[in-house]
Amino acid sequence: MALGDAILACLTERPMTGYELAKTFDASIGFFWKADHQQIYRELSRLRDRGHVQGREVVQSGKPNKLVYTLTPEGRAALRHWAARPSSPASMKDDLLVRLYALDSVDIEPLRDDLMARLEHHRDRFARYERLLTKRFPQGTASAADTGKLLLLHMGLRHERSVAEWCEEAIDALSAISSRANVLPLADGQHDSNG
Amino acid sequence: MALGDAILACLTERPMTGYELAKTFDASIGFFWKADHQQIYRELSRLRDRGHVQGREVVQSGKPNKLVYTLTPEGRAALRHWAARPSSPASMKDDLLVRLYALDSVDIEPLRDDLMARLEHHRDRFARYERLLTKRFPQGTASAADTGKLLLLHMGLRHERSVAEWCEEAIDALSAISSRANVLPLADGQHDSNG
DNA sequence: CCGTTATTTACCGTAACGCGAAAAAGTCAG
DNA sequence: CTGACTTTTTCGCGTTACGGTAAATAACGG
Repeated sequence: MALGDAILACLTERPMTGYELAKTFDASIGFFWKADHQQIYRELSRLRDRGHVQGREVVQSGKPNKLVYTLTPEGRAALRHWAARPSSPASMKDDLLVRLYALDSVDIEPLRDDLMARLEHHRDRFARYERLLTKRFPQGTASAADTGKLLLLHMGLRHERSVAEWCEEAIDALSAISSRANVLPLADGQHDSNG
Repeated sequence: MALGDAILACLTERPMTGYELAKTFDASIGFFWKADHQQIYRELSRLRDRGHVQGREVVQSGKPNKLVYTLTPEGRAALRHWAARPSSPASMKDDLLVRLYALDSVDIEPLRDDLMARLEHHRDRFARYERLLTKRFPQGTASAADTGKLLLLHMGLRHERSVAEWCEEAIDALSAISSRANVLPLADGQHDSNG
């Protein structure tokens, strides 16, 4: 159960409703941990059953009542305890890499499109992180409490830049294959095989 | 179902038994996709049910008979079809990042230990990839069929180097926090004890 | 006889993911 | 007023994945 702990981590900032948590998992912490609202609500009720969070109903007029979840002392302790265990590096599990692994058995055109979409995605992310950095850490430094968030941003920046650069390299390499394939007489016709 | 496709991707190289696949998932493709032997055998029988792979029993003396799985034309087509679909970038889902997110609510000592273990891990990986590179691609170039594998190695090298550097930075930052905490009279002192 | 390597399979549990849907009460555009 | 969208929570079904424990078979090495 790591999603539960990610939720606890979010709730260390401030009490939140499931709805707000879902939005947080779409933005800050969601940059490295995806979860939709269903997962979050389900996990929240499990956490409540365990006594790690406590829900207070807040009556609202004009909107449905909301359940504001607060970290309990038990939840806080559970988070600390979980965080003290050694972690194991997660594997990437990226479809794209599997496709590259079997490059000679798949079509390169859609793969190149995919890589170009990735490139854009990682560039966007990079720009977003840069904006976040100058906004939240204009001096480039952080208090002790915010050091973790700064480190996460640095990690994100490194990662996005590195992957974006790699995407460019990969696109070039695939383009080279395509042009090679168009030039070399490989197919059944000896020449003049216009595809 | 992406594990299934990863298996199909492995089988494009050559027919293999579940046992060999498990070893492959411990080495080359396993660098970015973990799967133990149980998952693989289960997935293999599912793939066989779908007609994507075909198992031939090879009688052995001295060892249990083995089932050599071969990609069927349907399996090959399924792989191509799957590889032509656009992929979505996978999220990292790393416990360590969650812990950094909640840095002010967890103990830093075990986190630092964790980071140091990571640093070592990523350095090992980097060295391993370098060895693989010079062994499999001494010229630094690859044929069209091997371009994907070369790209994967480059990706791995970039990634490991980048993460290792980041680990160093993170360790330094955490050490700075520790020393700050040891110097400033926060604990038993009366001021600024926001708990 | 025990442990190891090679090889496959079984059962059980649960975490995670995803789809599709719905309720209930407001706001805002057409 | 209708229809669409926001806010907020919940339910139910199914699949994929992951994890542990373990067993059966058969050789070889000590």
